[in-house]
Amino acid sequence: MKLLPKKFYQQPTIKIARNLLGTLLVHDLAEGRTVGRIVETEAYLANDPACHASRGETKRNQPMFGPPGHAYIYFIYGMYHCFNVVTGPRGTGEAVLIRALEPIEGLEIMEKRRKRQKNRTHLSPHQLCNGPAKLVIAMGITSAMNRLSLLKGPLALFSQDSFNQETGIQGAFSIVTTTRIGIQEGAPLPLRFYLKGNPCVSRK
DNA sequence: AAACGGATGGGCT
DNA sequence: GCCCATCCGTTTG
Repeated sequence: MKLLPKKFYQQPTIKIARNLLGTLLVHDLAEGRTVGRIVETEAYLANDPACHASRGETKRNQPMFGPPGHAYIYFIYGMYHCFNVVTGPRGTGEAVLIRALEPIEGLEIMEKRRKRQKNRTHLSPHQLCNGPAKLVIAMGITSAMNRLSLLKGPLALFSQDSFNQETGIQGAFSIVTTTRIGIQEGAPLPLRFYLKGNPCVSRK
């Protein structure tokens, strides 16, 4: 596992959105370590009306105009947060929304965080992080981590050792491109990316 | 299987 | 006052 270098975040936003697929999001808290493999992303570009930053800098979207490789976490629908990786040179206002993870480590912690008081039903692994707000809850991400750098802990991104020690096979995958989910404004652009056939993707 | 509505509160015109 | 990069339980076909 190697930390994604600063250089990684200097690529164009769409490339970052694609290249983030298969990388590992790691979060270390007192409760323990949780790790998820990114399986679904969406790119938000400066010139697109669907992008929070498209109408200029405000108090909320300010992190999007900050340095790339940092977190942009916003509050949505009165109860949830979504997690983005800031991209583009400082001042651009672009980001990549992380929409789904494949749980790798700390599944018990994730399930504990995700279970509601009333919800007695067991959550299978692929249901823990198959949505932008779900993964934020499962990973223990809060608004306190807004603006923080992802190039150092406790919340950071790593490249995966795609080499499987058991089989010797590379963890190859193909990427599906679709329009983004849940947005109203702007043209239906092909800016959503996910790992083909992965059960942890939020929606086909 | 799909459609629907309630939860719940900050952001922005 | 309406919108919202969501989720979940319930209802409907």
